[in-house]
Amino acid sequence: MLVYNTLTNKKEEFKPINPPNVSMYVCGPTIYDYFHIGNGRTFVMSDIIRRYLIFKGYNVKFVMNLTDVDDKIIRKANEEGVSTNELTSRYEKAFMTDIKRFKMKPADVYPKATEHMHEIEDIIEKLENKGIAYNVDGNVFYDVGKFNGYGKLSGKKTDDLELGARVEINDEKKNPLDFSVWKKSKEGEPYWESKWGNGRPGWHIECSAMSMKHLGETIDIHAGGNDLIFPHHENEIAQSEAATGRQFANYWMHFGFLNIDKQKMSKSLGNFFTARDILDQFPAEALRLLFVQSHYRSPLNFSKELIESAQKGSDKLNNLVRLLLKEIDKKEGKLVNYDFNRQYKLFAEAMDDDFNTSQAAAVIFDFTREVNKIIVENDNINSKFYEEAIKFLKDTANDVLGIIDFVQLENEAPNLDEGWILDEIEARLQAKAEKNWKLADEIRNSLFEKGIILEDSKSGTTYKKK
RNA sequence: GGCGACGUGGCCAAGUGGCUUAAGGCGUGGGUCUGCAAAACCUAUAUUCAUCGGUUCGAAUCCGAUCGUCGCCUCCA
Repeated sequence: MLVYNTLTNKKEEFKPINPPNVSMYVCGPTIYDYFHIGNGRTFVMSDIIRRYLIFKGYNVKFVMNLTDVDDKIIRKANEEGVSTNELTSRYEKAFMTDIKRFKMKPADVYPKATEHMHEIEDIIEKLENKGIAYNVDGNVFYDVGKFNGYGKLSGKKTDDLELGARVEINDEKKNPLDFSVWKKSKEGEPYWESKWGNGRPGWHIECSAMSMKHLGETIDIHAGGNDLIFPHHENEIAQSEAATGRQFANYWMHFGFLNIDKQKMSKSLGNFFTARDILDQFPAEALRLLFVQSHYRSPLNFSKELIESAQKGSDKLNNLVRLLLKEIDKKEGKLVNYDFNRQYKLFAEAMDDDFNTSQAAAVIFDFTREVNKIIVENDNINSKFYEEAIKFLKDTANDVLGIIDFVQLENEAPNLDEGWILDEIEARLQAKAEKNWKLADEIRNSLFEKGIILEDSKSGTTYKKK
């Protein structure tokens, strides 16, 4: 299996430290607002990577942190006149709700910065003892000049960075590139007591601390959005590796942005849709298919039209599953020759190549066409075929990609009295037998208005929810 | 100013030296089935991969130039 590693800018053979275990850390949200659909893409794609590793037989420990101390949180809490705790617990709940709606598998741990103050202090102390961090009147900074590998992830040279006009001016820093690991608290800000005085951790240090605490000093995969490469992940590496003397993460994976009109979707630009807003309008499977159909590292231009087109694709998949579930009870029938193993192989080949989900989706769609064709062309098929087809779709499209939800399809039933619908269908069949097309169409239309779609087929009339 | 990514059909998008004179999804035209529809299937939709040069027996795929788009260098998934 090949994985693209930002550290080397190459696809590399994936070799976990301690197989079959895999440790994976994904930078999660700052819980001060609803997350937007661009964040959603990162979360969903990291979910798919995790699920594929599980599919491959790995035992994955998946950690996603929640940042619950930071300037934005403090600012927003002040604006609303609530405590930071109140604010973060509100958006933590919202986050949990939204990722569940996105059909994400829950992480093994959702660590929070505020719950890891001791671990954070320990790292800062180590850095200070090694002379890499320095304390200026209660503000502790990381001395970038003391770490040789600085810039190895982002490919930036410290000299070039200094030339850039955009580094923060701060007289307390020895070097403008130095960053805070501990911030002294100002009046009215939440604080934690420490040997440097009352303050709070810098942003980057929390991820170092939580990754090490829950997964170890060196982990297999560390992932996040493209914009975290610099400075966030660069700084995490600097802190962690300076503190432990060991490699922090073996594989760094970064997700491409979701764009709006070719521009990065971001809170600061204001060109975003919240995930929950989009999830109110479209099923999670359609959104996941949209993400799956492009590569995780490429930018993806987002528009309603694109989700609608993904939803059509998703409908096609769902139609096949409904058909399979309906037919599966027909035990007798002829055996059909179909090479399911080949499909698994094609699927795995695609995913093994740096999670080529677009190719994997193509495998699923090819499969869908072939199975539909077999069902159309053969009258009486042994249920073994249906079972295997269902198993394949469950293993791949449902369990790995999450673009089909079998549980939902198995349990779906119109929220109406089923017997009544069957009576209507019977009445329509009667009308059809009498060639009373007007009545037959009226019945179909009236059911349609109630959200029931009728479909005639060789084996009779079936219905589904709109 | 420094660094990096990208430009493939009407739209989205995979492919990154010969298997591919380019997957898959959506759309569109034609057809099968049907009373009609829906669903499904069949079929047609790029001699061409931003442009121009070069390397090679062979390039969408490698190299160079040009044009264009975007990102990072500040909080950001």
